Amino acid sequence: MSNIKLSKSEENYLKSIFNLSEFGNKQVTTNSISKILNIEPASVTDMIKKLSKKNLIYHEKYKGSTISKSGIKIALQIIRRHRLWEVFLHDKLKFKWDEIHELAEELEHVSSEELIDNLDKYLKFPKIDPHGDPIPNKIGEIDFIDKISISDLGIGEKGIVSRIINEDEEFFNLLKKLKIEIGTEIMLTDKIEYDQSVEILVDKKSVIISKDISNNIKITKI
Amino acid sequence: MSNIKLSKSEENYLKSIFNLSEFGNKQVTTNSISKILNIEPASVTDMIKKLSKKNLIYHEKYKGSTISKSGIKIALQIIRRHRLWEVFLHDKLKFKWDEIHELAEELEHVSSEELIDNLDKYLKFPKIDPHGDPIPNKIGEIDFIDKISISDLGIGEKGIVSRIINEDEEFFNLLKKLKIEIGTEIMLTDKIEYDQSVEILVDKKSVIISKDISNNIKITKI
DNA sequence: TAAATATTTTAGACAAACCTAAAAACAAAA
DNA sequence: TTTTGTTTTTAGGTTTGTCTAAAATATTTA
Repeated sequence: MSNIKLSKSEENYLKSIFNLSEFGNKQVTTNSISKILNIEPASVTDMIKKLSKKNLIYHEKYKGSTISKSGIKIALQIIRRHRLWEVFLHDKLKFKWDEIHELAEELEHVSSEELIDNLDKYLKFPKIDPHGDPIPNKIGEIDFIDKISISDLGIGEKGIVSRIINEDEEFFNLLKKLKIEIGTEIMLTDKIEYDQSVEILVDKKSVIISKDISNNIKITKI
Repeated sequence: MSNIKLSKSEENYLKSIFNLSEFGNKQVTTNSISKILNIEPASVTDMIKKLSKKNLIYHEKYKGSTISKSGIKIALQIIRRHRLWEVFLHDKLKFKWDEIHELAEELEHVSSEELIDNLDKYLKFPKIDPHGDPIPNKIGEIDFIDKISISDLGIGEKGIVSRIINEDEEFFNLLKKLKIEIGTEIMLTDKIEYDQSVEILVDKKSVIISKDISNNIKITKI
């Protein structure tokens, strides 16, 4: 196995390229990487050359970049580390849902396979992180779960909240107020045609939420 | 309070200078820093200039460096992070005694006061790390405990093992065999004049250990 | 105390990861 | 299809933290 130790920067680029590529299926533009990482396009070009030389991505001048097999593999390991640290920060250190991302962003670069495996074991091999995102296992496999939006339910159908897309603090506070979190059971009771709001039953209470809110809450149908 | 964010390198230098200075009481030579960090003296001089400009150390050309009050404060925070991570790695992730140092060396640079305070709380505010070294509290205070060597005991006197100096694996294995670890009660039963070996009682068994071994095991008299 | 040796600093270079400004390639619109 | 605008790359520069070689200073020893 290629066990090249990457720098923190290289890891961040690779993770971003992977995230933008939709599991390696899409070409990624230099500009999009630049925007995500807040780094000038010229600098991104430099790094693209570097990652290309290491065969972690393929690059066609002026066209875009595609992440390679080995690139995906490494990206998944970085994501694994990130999400396991998030579980630790949330479940053990009692950090709030919206505070863990930034810290995990740092911790994910402490790369020791043994450290991550022991952490995984200690956390009892969690399958999802506190945001509901799946955690790749040691060999990079991910449990894909069919995730739909609340509004995809039919009237009378039920689901379990499995992922929150929007990570802003205000959205977090709204969910707190609504008593919605990962694992909460929800039933759709009505759809309002006018603006596509939906009426849902949570914690025995009925509330109407806007289309935008419901789109940011992913569920697993039950 | 001066809340300058230091780089990983700056932190490592500061920590080394503090460790060499015996709690700020000794001037530290450029060469000694160079040896500890495995960095050429010329590079050390560069960093010394940088840390001096930030008033974390005082430097007299060709003479040596002294760590400042604010330098000590920061160094103690770095040491605090290091030792808390060591407790976590040892107690929670079940890493062995001799594996934790290297990992903590990385983790200590993830600097978030809240992270460390929450970790501290989670670990129930430990006073010592797995090597028996005291952990500075939030404001940098250290519990100084009188530590003496086994051979400083009189015949018939008892002590609790509180620190292991030598961190080599062989030494670690020896201690395992002798059933000696942090917290073990020991009684000195005889002193052998010939080579200054000592006879001790551990775990109801009597053993004779060499002067060198006994010097590497610090205890608290009881 | 003068010569030899060791330590420390200066000078100049280099790699990594950024930057700005300008040139080149591509895409869109007139 | 030419012009205009956008994206990407190239060229050259900066900072951080390192290096080597040589000069300056301090220390040891004969």
